[in-house]
Amino acid sequence: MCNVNMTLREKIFAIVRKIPKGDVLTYGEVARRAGRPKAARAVGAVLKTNFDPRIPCHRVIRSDESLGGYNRGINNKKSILKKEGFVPHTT
DNA sequence: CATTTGACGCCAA
DNA sequence: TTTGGCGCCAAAT
Repeated sequence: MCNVNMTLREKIFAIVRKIPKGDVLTYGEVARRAGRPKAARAVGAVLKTNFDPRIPCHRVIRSDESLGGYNRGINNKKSILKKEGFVPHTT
């Protein structure tokens, strides 16, 4: 695979872009798939700079099930996830 | 080029 | 269980 010359940022975009509808990943999970399990913060930093609607960055949440943040409006992220069918911790 | 900031995650108290 | 602090990484200043 050509991932060897891919920078973490591109890997993150590739991974987040593959997240199927209705499913969500945590920042730590994305970082882990990118090859940097401790780069959870970096994932947020990269997603924050991403303004491409082709990247469903709204499907990336915190490990605590918290939504985290969203460069298009946290409220919008919440609505989208709800629409996608994501359910935060079903007691 | 050096320092600070922040869409995080995990451990200790 | 909740709060505080440390470590890690990329982007912004």
